[in-house]
Amino acid sequence: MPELPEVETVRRTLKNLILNQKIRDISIRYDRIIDGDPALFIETLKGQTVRDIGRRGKYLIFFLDKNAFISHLRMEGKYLFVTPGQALNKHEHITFHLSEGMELRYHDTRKFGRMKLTEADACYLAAPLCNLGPEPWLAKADDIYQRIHKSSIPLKTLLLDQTIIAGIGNIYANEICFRMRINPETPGSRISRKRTQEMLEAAKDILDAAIVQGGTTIHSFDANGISGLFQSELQVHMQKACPVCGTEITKKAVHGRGTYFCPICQK
DNA sequence: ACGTCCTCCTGTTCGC
DNA sequence: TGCGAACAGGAGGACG
Repeated sequence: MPELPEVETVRRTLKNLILNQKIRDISIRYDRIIDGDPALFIETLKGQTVRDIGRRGKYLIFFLDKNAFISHLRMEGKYLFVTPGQALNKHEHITFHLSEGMELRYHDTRKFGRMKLTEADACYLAAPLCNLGPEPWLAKADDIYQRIHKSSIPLKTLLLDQTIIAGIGNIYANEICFRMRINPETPGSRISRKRTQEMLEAAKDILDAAIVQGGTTIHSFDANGISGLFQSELQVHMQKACPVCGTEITKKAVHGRGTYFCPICQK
């Protein structure tokens, strides 16, 4: 499930592959991926050239001449860069036919991903991007503290709230809580200003390290899509034993999300 | 305005 | 063994 580091890795890889290529045409085989009118999506983007690829939180932003489209991979979305001869997989819902003969295909097993057309120069002003909190590296501890210190919601759930900080998903929320040695169910109201600062530092550290891992392992796009090495760095998420004290990791649902923590180290 | 619950999907895992 | 049910999960919408 792509979170900020995976999306950043996809952004960098895709930029190397399709920058300055023109979209000759688009084929859409599953309409619901498109937020809005699929025919308008095709008509508007056809003939425009990819000028940049950006990222905001977990969203990719494809900047074209006049328009942009915002892409969220949700759980399983992947972009594949393939030759037209490559047999079409049943999960490849959208094909961008590019000027240099290659195809960019959007693959999404669960069909949860979404793409939305916008104006290039106003893409940040409308939903969904306008609702996002700051990137972790730009977040100010005081602002975050103001958002969480009166809340009864568990810290781990607050970390998943994209309007507070953008880009953190379930895996990294678990890892951040472990780094802080804090119980993920601790309500926001019990987080001090100092702890908020520590939380931000932990988030930036962990995300930075994950981006480095993703970047070193991605050499190409293939049927397996993007996968990084960050799995080997995980301390609690999907782990059996605590790497610090060896205690069995507790797994339980917090606000409906799979949550992993060490019952001894995380108080 | 805020918190909570439901929905969207399909591959995988689990239980009978 | 086989098959159906439960489960996973990010974001947005409905609802109270």
